Amino acid sequence: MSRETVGMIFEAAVKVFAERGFDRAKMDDIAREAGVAKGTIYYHFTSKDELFTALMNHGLQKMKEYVRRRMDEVKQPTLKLRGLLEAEVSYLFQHGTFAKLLLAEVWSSNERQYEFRAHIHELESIIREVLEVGIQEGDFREINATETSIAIFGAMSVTVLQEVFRDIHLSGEELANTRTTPVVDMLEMLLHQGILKN
Amino acid sequence: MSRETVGMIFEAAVKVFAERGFDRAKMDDIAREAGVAKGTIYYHFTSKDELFTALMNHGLQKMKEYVRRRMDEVKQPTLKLRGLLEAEVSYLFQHGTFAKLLLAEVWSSNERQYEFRAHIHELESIIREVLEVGIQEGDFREINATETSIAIFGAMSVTVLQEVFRDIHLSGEELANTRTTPVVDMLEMLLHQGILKN
Amino acid sequence: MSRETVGMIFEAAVKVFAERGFDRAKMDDIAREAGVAKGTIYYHFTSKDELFTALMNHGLQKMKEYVRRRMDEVKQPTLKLRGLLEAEVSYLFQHGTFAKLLLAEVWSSNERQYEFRAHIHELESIIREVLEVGIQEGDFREINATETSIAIFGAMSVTVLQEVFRDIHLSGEELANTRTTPVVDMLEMLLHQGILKN
Amino acid sequence: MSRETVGMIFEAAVKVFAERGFDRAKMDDIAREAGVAKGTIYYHFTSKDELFTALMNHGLQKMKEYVRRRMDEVKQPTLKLRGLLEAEVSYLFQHGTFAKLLLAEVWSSNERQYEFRAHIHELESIIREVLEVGIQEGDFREINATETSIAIFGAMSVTVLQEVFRDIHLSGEELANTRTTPVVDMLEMLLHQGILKN
DNA sequence: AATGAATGAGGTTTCATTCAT
DNA sequence: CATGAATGAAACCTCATTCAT
Repeated sequence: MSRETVGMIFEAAVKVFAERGFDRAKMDDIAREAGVAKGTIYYHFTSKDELFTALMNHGLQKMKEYVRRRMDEVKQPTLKLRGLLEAEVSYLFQHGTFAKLLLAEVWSSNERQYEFRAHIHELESIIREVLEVGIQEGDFREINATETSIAIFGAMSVTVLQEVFRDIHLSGEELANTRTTPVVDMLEMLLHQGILKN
Repeated sequence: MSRETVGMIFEAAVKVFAERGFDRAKMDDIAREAGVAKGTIYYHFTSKDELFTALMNHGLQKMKEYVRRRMDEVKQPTLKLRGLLEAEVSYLFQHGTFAKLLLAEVWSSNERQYEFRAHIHELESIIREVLEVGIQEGDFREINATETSIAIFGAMSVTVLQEVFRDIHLSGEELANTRTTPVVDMLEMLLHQGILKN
Repeated sequence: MSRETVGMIFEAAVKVFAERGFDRAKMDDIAREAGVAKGTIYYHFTSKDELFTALMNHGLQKMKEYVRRRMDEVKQPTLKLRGLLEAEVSYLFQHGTFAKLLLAEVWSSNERQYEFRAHIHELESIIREVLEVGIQEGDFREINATETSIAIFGAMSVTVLQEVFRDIHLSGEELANTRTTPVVDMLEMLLHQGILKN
Repeated sequence: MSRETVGMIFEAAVKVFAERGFDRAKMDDIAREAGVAKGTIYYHFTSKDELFTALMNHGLQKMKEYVRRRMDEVKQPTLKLRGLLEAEVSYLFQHGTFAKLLLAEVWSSNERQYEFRAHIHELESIIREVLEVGIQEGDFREINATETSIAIFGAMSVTVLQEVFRDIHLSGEELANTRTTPVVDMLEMLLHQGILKN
């Protein structure tokens, strides 16, 4: 039941890593949470580091797929941008534990993070591509797509995290259902019209 | 020379904490970097945790003072907002190591972070206050000041971090001098007019 | 194909044990080297210890047989002694990995070694018997046969080991072919006439 | 009390390593035997490996000094050789635990042993030098000094080890007092005159 | 005020062995 | 006969903290 076991470990690891962060997470806790012996984790993963990396790569991959799928449903740049935001916000709400890891560990400096930031870069690229198409098609102004995409990613992710921490008692499902639309509305309004009155 | 010693420890601690993150930073390294014995750190600080908290509080206090000072120079909301952004961006660029800590450790979940997030909250509040005044005075639209201020903080901080990591070889001074204006311009344009063309 | 499998395991085990020593040798490595699953080893041997013991007993048995066979070809004590030395030296050269194990593990103190040292004792006894006959027949002086046989065994085995380690790149075959005669000549001269000039 | 502590650890380590061999020796046992906390060992030595290496280097250094001192008392080659044998045999008897380590660990293959065999080489060199002088001065026959010195070292060390294991209940002091002379006599006779009768 | 040797709880990793298939 | 996933006891090592000087 390899498939099964690795799955249990993955789930447990996401939970424990998100609760405690990489360094404070204990392999013991992950093993207990997964309902397997500690040695079993090491049978499937070389080290704590490898487990973490595998985990994040998996999560980011899933997130990217989810986002791309949702975005392909529409073509018009402004709608595409909203779809993108909706997808990312809702995904992060649903996987709040993963979201915490994402922002907490990207900036912690060690070798592992190099590969890690590359993934984040891809998420930003998705935003950038939408912006570029929008600029080309005349929907968006002549902004710097690269820098703007980073700013949008920051605005979105920090906002989501803030809510996750505020409503710590809500499930990911509940958060996603009730908070996605307001947050996306806010971001969209900000991005579309800015804050100036006239 | 208590003043002297505490100062050395502070400087060393900022550096080591920023390089390694809280958990991977060793008291031994801080002591070596500061040129004092390990016991000396414990003579001045109760624990690693207290040292870290003192450090961050100090840094955030300084940042808040710096920001408030710069903001008080102007009254008009849009100018005030630009002054605010300029101040924060330039401060974070100049203290890149501190900036890393700021974003890396806010999200790592443990008791210490309660107090910590409260400080971040204050930074967001500064933004929020500007927004609220602007709304009241009719300069800004009727946006949700609280949520928007968080989004702005996210956009600003993640953008800065991205640049700090990209141009890792540049000194804080250099980064602040060359990158502050472009980044603030980008953010201001985004916030003022949004990205839509007409 | 039990015969086949056990053979593969034996060969792999000699190699891995000799390369790493008993404690550093991993059942995993032996299994991989043998091209079988780890469980298979345990189907044929109760434990790592048993595998090792079986291995050494087998090797020592083979060595003793080889030595006795070569010795029985001659009767005269001095010739017998040379035949004995030639046989042991050539056997150890040819099975350098086994030779390493022999000297490395005899002295490592644990229960298993009781049985093990008994085997070594037998090798020394072969030498002792030759000496005793030689003394009785008036060919050798009235030396202490027991102690002298041990000294001879030590001189022989350490010399061989030294050469095995020195010319680590040579095959057992090559070593046996080129180095046996010189080494035996040296030992024989030492034993026959000693080092004093007149 | 650094001097003191390191000394306690050294003594405990020699004992435990010799009783169990490198791999089976537990840092826990060494700590308990030394009467210090496990961490204390790591405060003074980087790793188990380093502790072991430091230990062996120290022991070999002491042995070499002891041997050289004893040898310098006489000038005539045959007397020098006897002095040398007496010194080595008596040293190994007195430090039986060290002797076990010496022969058990030299042959166990890993990086650390490279440096280790170099030390053994020096011990052999002392013998070789005596042989060379003896040959030059016409006391010894034209033997191969290098190979012969190795054989002598093997004969001597294996004989000593054998006795150490046989009379395991005797103290090093007792062994040295009662067995040194017989063993050296045997070796000397073997080396001087060989075993042939006429 | 400052030191640094000593501590020990706690964490990661290893690996011989088992057992259901 | 053979497999290999799973186990868990045990080992090495780390490091925040203490305390006598």
